[in-house]
Amino acid sequence: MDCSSFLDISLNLNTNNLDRSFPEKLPKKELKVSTSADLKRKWMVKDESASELREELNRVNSENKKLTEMLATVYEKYYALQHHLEKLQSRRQSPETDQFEQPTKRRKQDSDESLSLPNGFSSGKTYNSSSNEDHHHDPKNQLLSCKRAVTDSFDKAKISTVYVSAVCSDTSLTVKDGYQWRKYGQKVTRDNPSPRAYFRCSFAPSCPVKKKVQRSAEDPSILVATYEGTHNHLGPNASEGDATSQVGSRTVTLEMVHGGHSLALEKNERETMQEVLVQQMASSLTKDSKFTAALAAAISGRLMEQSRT
DNA sequence: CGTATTTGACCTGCGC
DNA sequence: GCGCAGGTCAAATACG
Repeated sequence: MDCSSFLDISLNLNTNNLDRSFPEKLPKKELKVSTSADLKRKWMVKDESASELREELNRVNSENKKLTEMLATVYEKYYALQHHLEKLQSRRQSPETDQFEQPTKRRKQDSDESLSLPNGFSSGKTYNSSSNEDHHHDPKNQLLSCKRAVTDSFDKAKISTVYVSAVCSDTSLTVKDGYQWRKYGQKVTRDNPSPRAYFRCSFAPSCPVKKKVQRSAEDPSILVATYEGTHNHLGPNASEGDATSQVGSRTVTLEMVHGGHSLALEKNERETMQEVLVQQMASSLTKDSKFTAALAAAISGRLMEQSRT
């Protein structure tokens, strides 16, 4: 697998050069025309700015098209990687799967990790625990549960498992996913020597999402993050994380980290990822006063143009 | 000084 | 009822 490849999208929506076409910059005196020569000159100026706007619109359109293509490419690569991983997992699953089965009994609670969700989150089971629990807690089979999480996620989206390769020497149980988390506990579990860290979304209590992060017992270089619930606020915080939205600078960056290199294999975030991206872009555009002003200028310019013809 | 993290104590559910 | 294990709380501590 080509895990070292970075997936990096950068949108540079620079609207600075739109300022010149913003109507406020046009001298108001020109609206008071007394002679036909002045009138002609005025319309020439308007035509000029209209054509500039048209050019700008074309430019933005083509940029938009390029970005869409880039996004499609990124998704294509992402799904290819995911497909590849699943292949590897199914190979790994093969005969020795049974030997990893834990002889000890599993507590029923283990399988119902969603039961204690706060803030009115349903205590109902959000995923099929009976078939899932052994894989979920047996590190030897965590990768299998990862695959299972994909299939289960479509109807039980409350819980997802993310596998992130990390530097072994790095003892911090942090999985950068763009959201801000507040650690509220750490525990050593029975079947894994490395401690499990408990995090709540920093938007809590309004956001009920929690995550547990623990190194895989089988492969300490892999961090296993289990997410519970869904965020009820806009995506990744702009100030931190690998998926960032820097509204002020009109730059939206998404990065999927893979180990010292980068790859976060978010399984059931597939659908929400696109949504988050769109939200980020929309957010960064709508919060950009220059962009909205330029857009308004372009639209009003078009309207004026139409009213003339 | 405010905020985040750490960590031991406590709570809860389950199996025996 | 007791013990175990996972999850959470909250006081203490660290950090910027």
